Order: sequence, then C-alpha cells, then structure tokens
Amino acid sequence: MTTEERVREAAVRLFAERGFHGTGIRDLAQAAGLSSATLYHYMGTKEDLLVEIMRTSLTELIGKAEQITGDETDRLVSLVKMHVRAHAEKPRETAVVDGEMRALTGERREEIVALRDRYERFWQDAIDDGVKARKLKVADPSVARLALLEMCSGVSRWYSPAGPVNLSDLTIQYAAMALGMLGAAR
Amino acid sequence: MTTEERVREAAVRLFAERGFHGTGIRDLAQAAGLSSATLYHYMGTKEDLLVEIMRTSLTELIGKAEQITGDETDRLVSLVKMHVRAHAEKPRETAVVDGEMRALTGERREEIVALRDRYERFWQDAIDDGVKARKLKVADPSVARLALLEMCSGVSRWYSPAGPVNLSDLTIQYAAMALGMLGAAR
DNA sequence: CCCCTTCGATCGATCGATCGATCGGGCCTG
DNA sequence: CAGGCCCGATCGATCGATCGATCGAAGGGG
Repeated sequence: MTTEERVREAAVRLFAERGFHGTGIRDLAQAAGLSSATLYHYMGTKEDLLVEIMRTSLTELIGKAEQITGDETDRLVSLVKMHVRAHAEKPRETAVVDGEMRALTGERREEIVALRDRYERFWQDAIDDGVKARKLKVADPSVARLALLEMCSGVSRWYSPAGPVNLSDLTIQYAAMALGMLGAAR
Repeated sequence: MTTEERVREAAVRLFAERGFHGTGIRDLAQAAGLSSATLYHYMGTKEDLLVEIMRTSLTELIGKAEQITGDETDRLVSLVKMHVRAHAEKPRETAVVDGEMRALTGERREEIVALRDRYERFWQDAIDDGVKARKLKVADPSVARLALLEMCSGVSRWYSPAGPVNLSDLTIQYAAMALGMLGAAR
C-alpha cells in the first residue's frame, strides 16, 4: 500500500469518527505514521483531502447507478441494493460524504453538491417513472425520495461487518422495505 | 427573552449549521450579542452548552413518547407523526442531537446515549409488539427500527417550514410510508 | 436625601495550548 | 552527488477559557 493510500485511509477513518473539524493535522499524521510536515508531501490542504474523498466516493456511486437498467421497479430495487451495499461495505467513506458537506467552502462545495444532486437524480427518476407506470403509489415523489435516501444512507451510521446481520440479507430487507414504503403493487 | 435563552438559541443555530467543532466561542458570542467573556457569565463550558441542548431535546421527545397509547399500529403511527413533527418544527435542535453526539466525551456522552437509547426503546417495543400481533411483517425488527428511525430523523436535514410541504400532510405521508415499509396489513 | 456598599453584568486584554501550514536541512538511495 | 523522502522547528492565527476592572442599579444607615 502506498503512503498516499495510507494517508487517505487514516483521513477517512478520523473524519468519520471525529468529524472534519474535530480532526487535527497532527492526529492525521500520527494515524498515517508520518510527521505533520511529511503529511504535506502527500496531500494539499486538509480540505483538499476531504474533497478528494468525497469526489471519489460520489463518482463511484454515480458510476454504479449508471449501469443500472430494467423496468421501473427493477431499477429502484437495484438502486437500493447497490446503495445499501456501498454504505455497509464502506461506512466511513459514505458517512463522511453524507455528514461533512457543510465543512466544504466555496467552489469545492458547489462541485460536491452537484455530484450529489446528480446521483440523487437517478433516485428521483426511478421513483417518478414508477409512479407514472402505476407500479408505485406515493403522495409526494420528492418527499418519498428524501425519506428513502435517508433511510438507506443511514446504514453507514450503524452497520458493522462484524455484527450479526448478513450483508446480502440486509440489501434484500431494505429493498423490501423500500417497495413497501413506496406502495409497490404486491 | 432572557440572555440565557439568546445564548442557547445562538448555540443551537451555529451548532446545527457549522457543527460543534466548527463553531468557535467568538462566533457564539457574536451571534448572541455578547463578548466572549460575558458569554461565560451565562454558561459553563462549550460542551456544557451542547449537553444541555441535547438533554432538553431528548427529554422532551421521551416525554411525548410516554404519553402515546393505543394498539400496536396506533402507537407506531403516533410515534412517527410525533417524531416527524418534532424534527420539522425544531430541525436545528434535533439535527444537533442526531449529529453531534460524537463531540461529547466521557460521562456526558454516556448520559446522552442512555437518553437516546431510552427513546429508541419505545420504537423497538412498538415494532416488536406489532410483529407479535401479526399486524406488521418485517424480516428483522432491529433492522426495521434502525431504518425507520433514520428515515424519520432525516426530516430535520431537509425540511424547511418555508417550503411547499404542509407539516400535517408530511406527518401523514411518513406514517403511511412507515406502515408500508413494515408490511402493515392493508 | 445622600453617601457608601454591594452585586450582577459586561468587556478588553490576555492566558497557555493548539490550529493548519511552511521552511530549511538531513538522510538515504541510485 | 543529485533527488526523492522525511522531519524538527517554527510560523502567525485562532482556539477555549480566565483575568482584573468597570459600569449602573439596588439597598441601607445616618
């Protein structure tokens, strides 16, 4: 593993555990096994590091969402399973993406927000199409999207691979709950 | 409005917007219209302030949860409506409770975590009872509780009273989605 | 009524510590 | 001996918190 990767892993872990503002440069350096000066040989600013973590994670999610095809219900189920799996397998990365956006400033913030909006568009489209096709029944599609995304993203806040819950089962459970809450025809 | 209340309101707003570690004593003082020295006349440490905000908010939620009665499904619906309403009416307080727990240290953390656990117990009991009574159908009641709570708490992350969504409608929508995702008999 | 004391409220100045970031130089390897 | 890698030392800024001093209002004795 390269030093850059070690820095990145340390940052992901600490940002997730203590938050961006709760993590100091010296904490980061120690976790990566470097001095704080050497740290700057492998990264830009602390905010650069955060942006890069978020960009990588969001770009990966978007890439996976783009590959999803099928009818309205299939797409929604695939989105949920993919999202839940990602949040369970990489809880720290996704928790940082979901929770530290407010730490970004200026243009970087806009860039990351745009990526997030682009990703959430897949969800909105899947829900809207499902409603149009009368396969889903929701009072307000936008509210449904927000509620569904919060539910699925929340996985990163509690899931532990060491816990009793099998990951494949988990994605299936979430897909079933998603269909239920969206009033899918049974 | 007393000065203490002004300090508290400023703290809630800034903690919610920038996070605990992202909010400085001087930011707090300026928002409350005081000098940083005077601020300490009205509060203990910064962490004291955070603990008090969380304790008040959680105690209020628990108080409301205790008043809920009815059969299994009724209790669940009432919990969802109460929770969503609270998170929509006081999005900043609840966002602080949900998002800044990691900023607490030592015993204060344990105290607040205990309050949260006590509140979530109401949800677990309602779900478990519903499953026992065969009015709900979920694969794993604990996973269902976590998913449901994340969904409902997420309201504080996006709801705006100035937005197009009526609050009473919102609580009804969420109750319907909750019943759907838990496989309630229709 | 007037002076003197008391006290809550307030603030400018400042504390030691830590923040994010930088610099010059040492060490090792090719 | 040139260049990538690394770090001790240090920068100015800001952190959370505290200090002594000052203000005006309230109260009580003469």
